[in-house]
Amino acid sequence: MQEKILPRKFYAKDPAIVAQKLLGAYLVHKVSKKLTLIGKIVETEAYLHKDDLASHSFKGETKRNKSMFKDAGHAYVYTLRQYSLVNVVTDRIGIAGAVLIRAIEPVQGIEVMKKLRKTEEFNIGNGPGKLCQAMMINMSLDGIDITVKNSPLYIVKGKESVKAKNIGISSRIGISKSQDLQLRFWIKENEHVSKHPKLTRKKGANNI
DNA sequence: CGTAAGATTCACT
DNA sequence: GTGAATCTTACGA
Repeated sequence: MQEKILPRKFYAKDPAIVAQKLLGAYLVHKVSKKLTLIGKIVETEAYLHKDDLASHSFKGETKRNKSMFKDAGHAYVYTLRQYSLVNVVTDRIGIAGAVLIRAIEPVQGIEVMKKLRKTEEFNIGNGPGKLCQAMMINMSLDGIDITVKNSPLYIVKGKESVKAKNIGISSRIGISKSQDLQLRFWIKENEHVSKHPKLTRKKGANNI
């Protein structure tokens, strides 16, 4: 595994761009000296700064979403009910865009992940709350810089870039607002995506 | 202070 | 497909 940590400039772009470029990259969590968990990112969603009612940043900075307003290349972890969800902050300071990591394919530490999830491999990382459980991601990682060398959490580039024709695009999942925005991206024909794309699409949506 | 809603998951019908 | 679990944050009174 190459250890080329993605630099801040990689994240300093539009969330929708970063979301697609993150597909196929590896999410690495150094839990301890002995344990490193790695998952390949197979599904993401972009959340914009403005004009996106579903984004936490829409109503401005709050205690919960303050990490979104940091510079690109930071982690934004928050709790939803009893689960944690992990994002990477994009764009520049003051532009609170982020990319939610929705699904991973287990790469390293699979046995540990199985125990954490109490399930088999196919059910480890196919959901934003699930992958956080599997990779031991929690609120202690909120707001950390994931581009520095000693960061416990970071992302490295994938072995092969995912071609555009192999990227699926759809509405985002689990939100009640701004459902018309096509900001969910996933690697086609990957078994670890969270769920089937929504069937309720607006007429004329030329995706999927 | 009370209440409602939520970027989810799981069990059940 | 539907609904409950479960809990923190946000917001209005």
